[in-house]
Amino acid sequence: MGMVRWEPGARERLQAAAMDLYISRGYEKTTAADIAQAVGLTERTFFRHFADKREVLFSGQELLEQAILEALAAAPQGAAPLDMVASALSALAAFFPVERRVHSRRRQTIISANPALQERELLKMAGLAAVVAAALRARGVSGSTATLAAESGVTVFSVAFGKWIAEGEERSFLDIQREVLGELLAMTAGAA
Amino acid sequence: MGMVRWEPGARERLQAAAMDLYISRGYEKTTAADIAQAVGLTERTFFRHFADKREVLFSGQELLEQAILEALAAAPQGAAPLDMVASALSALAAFFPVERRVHSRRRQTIISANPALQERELLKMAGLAAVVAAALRARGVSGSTATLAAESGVTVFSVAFGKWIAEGEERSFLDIQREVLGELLAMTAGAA
DNA sequence: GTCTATAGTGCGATAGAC
DNA sequence: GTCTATCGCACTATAGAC
Repeated sequence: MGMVRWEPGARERLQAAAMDLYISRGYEKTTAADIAQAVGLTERTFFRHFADKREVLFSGQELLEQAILEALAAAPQGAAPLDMVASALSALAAFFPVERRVHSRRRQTIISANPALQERELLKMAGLAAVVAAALRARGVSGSTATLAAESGVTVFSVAFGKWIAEGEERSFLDIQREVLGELLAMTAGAA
Repeated sequence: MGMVRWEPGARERLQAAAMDLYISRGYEKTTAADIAQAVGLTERTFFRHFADKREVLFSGQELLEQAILEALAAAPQGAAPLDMVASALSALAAFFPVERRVHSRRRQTIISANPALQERELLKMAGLAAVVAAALRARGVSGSTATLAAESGVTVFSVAFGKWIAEGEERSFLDIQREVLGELLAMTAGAA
């Protein structure tokens, strides 16, 4: 139990401190130096861990992409594009267990209040859609159909996420997502 | 014909100069001062016209929103959500006549090369989707179905836009958009 | 770790149009 | 006199370069 030069988990502590400050003071009124100072580090160190002030709220993307790719790889050969997307969506649900709902809600509150953060979130979602579309194309789905299926998947995910974090909502992410996918199918089936 | 204190159309001249510089030097290597100087203005004046360096590439959004709202208002009462969306999409096609294809292509080349610009574009698209969704809700479409229909509309628009500016493409924006909407319907109809 | 360029803001001054 | 477009200057924070 000697003096350690630096506590481990700097990245995680920075993320936690950022969320707290973004909530208490607001995102724009919080400087990178504020966040670093809150955990005993320097501004320079903050930017070593995160490319910019927004990125501190958006990590873990790689894990989602990996889960998506595994789910798509496991889908039966010759499955319909939207069925493959549905498999990927089910795989994502594992990342949103009940225990995470409070954290997700806090995080979304911050993002909803700041256009700059919304931009970053949209870019991340677009990145997920691109990954899905590329995987579908690799499985033989035609170019634009792959994009349409992938974007539809992201839309279903986003709408389901919004419902999942709604106040008073009790159902699991998976159940909600299934319902939303059903709504999408009903909606498209109802057009002339 | 005396010396005027300032030439009219500052905004438009700044937009044109920005596109030229973003292409010749790259977006990141172009400063706001560069753009302003190119049209005989100061950096401070640039920021009076545009909230930030990205925004100079994204104006005219209001016109699109207005056209969308008019199209949705004109749609027959009780129409299916996706049919109303299709009306809105048709109205948008008027903004993309053949003459504009070269300009659109140049602009998209710049955006595609810069994540910061992609973020802004995604935010603008999300704004369009929100407008559509709100209008659908006002016409009695249920909350999540309205969002799903609106987002699907934006996806169709984006995919169609990408095809329209593709090298060698000759068809009208409207024709391409109709085709993409058909692909979307076929894709969703093919799921289990 | 320090140094620096750039983005973006706030405020006061100027000068013509109405 | 008021309104609008512009300039000029000082300032902070971000982010990248050294």
